Amino acid sequence: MRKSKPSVRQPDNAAYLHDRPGFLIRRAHQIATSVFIEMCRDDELTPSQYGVLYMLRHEGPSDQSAIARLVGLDRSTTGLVVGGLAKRGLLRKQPSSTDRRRSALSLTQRGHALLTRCAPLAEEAKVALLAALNATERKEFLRLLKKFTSANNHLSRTRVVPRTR
Amino acid sequence: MRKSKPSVRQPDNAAYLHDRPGFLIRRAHQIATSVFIEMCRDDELTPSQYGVLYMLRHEGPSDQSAIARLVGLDRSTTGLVVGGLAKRGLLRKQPSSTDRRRSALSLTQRGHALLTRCAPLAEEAKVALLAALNATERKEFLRLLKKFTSANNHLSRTRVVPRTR
DNA sequence: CCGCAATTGTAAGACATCTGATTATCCGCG
DNA sequence: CGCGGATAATCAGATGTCTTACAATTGCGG
Repeated sequence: MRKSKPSVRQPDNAAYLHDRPGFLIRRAHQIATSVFIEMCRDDELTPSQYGVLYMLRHEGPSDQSAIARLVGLDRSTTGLVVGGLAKRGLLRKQPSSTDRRRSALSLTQRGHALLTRCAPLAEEAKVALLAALNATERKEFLRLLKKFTSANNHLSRTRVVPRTR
Repeated sequence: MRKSKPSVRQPDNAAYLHDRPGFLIRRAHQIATSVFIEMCRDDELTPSQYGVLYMLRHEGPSDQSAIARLVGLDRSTTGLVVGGLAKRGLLRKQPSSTDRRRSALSLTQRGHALLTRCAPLAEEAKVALLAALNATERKEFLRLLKKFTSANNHLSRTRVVPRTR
């Protein structure tokens, strides 16, 4: 009899690539990003920028590292995003008085207003994305995504840290 | 009685952002990318590069646009990825003889070998990613991701087109 | 109190991604 | 046959993202 040990047999077809989790997640990411950017087109706000502003409002004045950990970005990326937002006058970036390594970030009036204006749009984006799934699937999809990201948090170079309390 | 119409009430807390599909998908993407790159560290292969090589093997010699549609990348990105792979000698890029607008892409020996070498690693990456979910969840997760990406394919600027047959 | 490790921010370099503009071709219709 | 619309590739420019390296600072243990 043939030594049929298929072990790690992978079929060589397009569908196979299209079924891989990595591929599907990349596609999902392209889609989610497109929808968000389209929704906030008038304010030219990207998901990362929204995340930073959102966390800044939630946390109150913070430094970049703290925000980075909450949003799940590394320090460099956060620096770029924050820089852009500061240049647009959506947040203030001042050297901290207590620790000169840190920058003290805080929302400006405009930043706060923009965030308020975009919250419903972000909500619409969410609804649009999930429209393809029924109520049960939506719930399960989010649950599994959450489980996936939580359980694999440590596999990402930049982890999300819920706030060093 | 109060006119309690919460309409689009959003709570202002970190957990809320962390529960948004867009955020979770971005995190999932960061994770999946990290794991893949880590797995293929020795060959310095990224997910996109793997996708291009994989589809090229599956489709046989093609032009960039065809590969782009299969992998779900726009033409510019594909051009960059293909350029890098060509520079590394993993694929050949020649002007097409029948249509001089096109580039004729084909795998080289080295490209083929590398693909074969990395297939099991990609498999390991997949297993590592899904290890956090049990068998039922894994299946459901992939099903929902697939449904999500298929149904929302048109919302992405660059769609995946299964092959113009 | 002092030096070294840890922390913060930034710069430089790289890839992934998209958009929009440009160039070269091809192809079908008149 | 020839022109105009479609298609292929590339370029320029932007953001997101990560890594590594570096400068300034802080803070702790001896």
